[in-house]
Amino acid sequence: MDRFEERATDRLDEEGGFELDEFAASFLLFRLATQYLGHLESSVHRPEGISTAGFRVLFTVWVYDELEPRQIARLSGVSTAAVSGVLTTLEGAGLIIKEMDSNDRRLRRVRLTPEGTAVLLRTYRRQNDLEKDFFAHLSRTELAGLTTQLRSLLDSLE
Amino acid sequence: MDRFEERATDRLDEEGGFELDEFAASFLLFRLATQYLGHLESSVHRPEGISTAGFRVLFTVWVYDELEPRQIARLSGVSTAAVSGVLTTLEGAGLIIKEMDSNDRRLRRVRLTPEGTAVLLRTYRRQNDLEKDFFAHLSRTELAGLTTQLRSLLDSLE
DNA sequence: CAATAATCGTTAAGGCCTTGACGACCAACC
DNA sequence: GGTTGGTCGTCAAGGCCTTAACGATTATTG
Repeated sequence: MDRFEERATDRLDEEGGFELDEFAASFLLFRLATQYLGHLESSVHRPEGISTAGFRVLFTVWVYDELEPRQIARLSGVSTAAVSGVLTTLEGAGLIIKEMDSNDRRLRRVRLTPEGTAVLLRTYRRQNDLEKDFFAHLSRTELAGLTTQLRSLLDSLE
Repeated sequence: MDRFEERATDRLDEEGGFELDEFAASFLLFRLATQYLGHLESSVHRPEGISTAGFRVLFTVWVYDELEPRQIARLSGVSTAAVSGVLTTLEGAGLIIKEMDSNDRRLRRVRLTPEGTAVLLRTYRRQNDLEKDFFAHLSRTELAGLTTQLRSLLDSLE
């Protein structure tokens, strides 16, 4: 526990009425997420010329070959308005294309260009290398346990 | 494992050369963080009239009573430029004050106003309630184990 | 001591996120 | 078959984040 966490715990304890164990877990999750995402963005995504948001969209579309903006939003957990903006950026960079649906003209179908696929694979190779380092000090068993717990927390949010 | 995760794993497996266990853990951490932070912002922070970034700054300053912007940035894991912007917003809302340091005129000292303190405590009460729900299905032992693992991952990032 | 170097906070530019409002479009009902 | 009500994607406003460049101020050093 570093000085900040320690001091925060003391302050909350003085104040009274707080659950300190839950504070610790939430605080650490919050902090780990911030640090991890920042690290990923500055050392993997930006060097490949895309943002973390752009990577998330590219990856999601790559997995399904073709998706509608609404589905990208649902799968990646952001609003459709956010996806709309990111798609504009990715389209400008030539990494994706948006096609019209001939049956329902409200719909768009998003797919990766060959360059988009290349960028995605190159970027995820790097990210996966970083992931290996990040979890390197955990045994296979510990890693599986962590995965199970994360999945369980995620389920309880829905 | 939901359909998206399953399909992503299959695609990566076809492609070859990826560590799938690390993918799963990273993918879930990424997703949990997005969902959890989004949930916190929309059901706790915004209803109290502040942003997640504002909450983070208020909390950090509250723990230390008084801090310089640079220290807030380091403790909360964002750039000093980001802190500068958030402080402007919080100051406009009357939740913090920035004082000059008389010895070194480059420095600012940030403190909470009485209203800032009230907002912070009210907001964290709500957040702590949500944290209790969020971790409710874990036993004390499991929660402690999770905390230990999060702390360990965080250490390996520094 | 003056000139140079380092440090602090802010601003600028480019992107992203949220909610709310909106046009375009489809479906369903009277 | 028109009107009425949903649905899809986009835009607008307000905030936040990053890096880079800047003024202001303090520290160092020849």
